[in-house]
Amino acid sequence: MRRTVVLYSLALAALVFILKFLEYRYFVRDLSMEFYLGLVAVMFTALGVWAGYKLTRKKPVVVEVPVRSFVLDEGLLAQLTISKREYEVLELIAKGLSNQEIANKLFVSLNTVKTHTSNLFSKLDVKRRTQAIEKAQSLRLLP
Amino acid sequence: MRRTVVLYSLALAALVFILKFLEYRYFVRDLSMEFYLGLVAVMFTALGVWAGYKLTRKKPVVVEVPVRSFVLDEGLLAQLTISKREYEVLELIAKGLSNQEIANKLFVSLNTVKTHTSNLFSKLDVKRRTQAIEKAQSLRLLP
DNA sequence: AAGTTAATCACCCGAAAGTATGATTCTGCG
DNA sequence: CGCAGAATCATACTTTCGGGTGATTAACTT
Repeated sequence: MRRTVVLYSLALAALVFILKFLEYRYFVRDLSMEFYLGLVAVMFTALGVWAGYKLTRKKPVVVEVPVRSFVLDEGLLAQLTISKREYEVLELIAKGLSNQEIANKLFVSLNTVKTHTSNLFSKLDVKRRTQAIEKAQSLRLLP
Repeated sequence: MRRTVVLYSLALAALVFILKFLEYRYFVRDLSMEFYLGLVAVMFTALGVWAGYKLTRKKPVVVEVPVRSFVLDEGLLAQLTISKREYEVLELIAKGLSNQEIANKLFVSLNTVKTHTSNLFSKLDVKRRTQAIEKAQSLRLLP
């Protein structure tokens, strides 16, 4: 960028120098206005193209694309009024944990987990944990 | 591209017109050479930038990427000695069906489905249907 | 201060899932 | 033909799930 500006300025200076040089060297003071204008127009157009190319050129961006891209739709979660805790339970269900194992992992009682799963199922409108997994995946709530 | 060239030409014509107009309208024939040159330089630089931008800009390429490509690894199925029927049951489990629903769909008894699921679980080395889903997906036996 | 939501836990009961064992029928293959 | 593997079904038993109801507490929102 800075380099581009410097080069551009140098080119400008060179142009002025060349013009002046031609003017005084050959005493061709009567070169028509149109000639100068045309010359300048052509040169600066070229310069503009070059500068614009340099300045607007975007560096190629390398994007890592995961095999299974997954972005949780939090809006949908809110729409379904699924709480954080319920979502945690959902994730563990999808990993294949039993209610007891979930209870152990979250340091709550089995009954609490059952309550969460029950509420979760009614919010997802399903009857079984396997249905919950399937539905959550299709709704992009789970990878 | 063609459009760009046309616009560029029009802009050029407009510039000449404006210059001539200024020249004759106000009789300011003595505007310095440097002023014209500067004006022209600035305008054509801008034009050059714009034209270069238009001409070198690449159109974004849209690539269709399948959301979830899935190819069943039949060799792995054979390795695990999972039979066709057992795989059918596995698919239905992953869809969220209960054993009874699977029995109805396959026109067999509930006990038969239970036998299949039991054998399936031991072959997948899991204890629950939710684990079976998770494991089958990670093994690419299921989408 | 009163109301709302989330999170927690309990108890009960029935349904579903899973385990173990054994048996019968069917089918493809050497 | 005979046998192995697959598919079928049964019975009995244990574990896990899921539904319903009710209650308490903490953290908010109004």
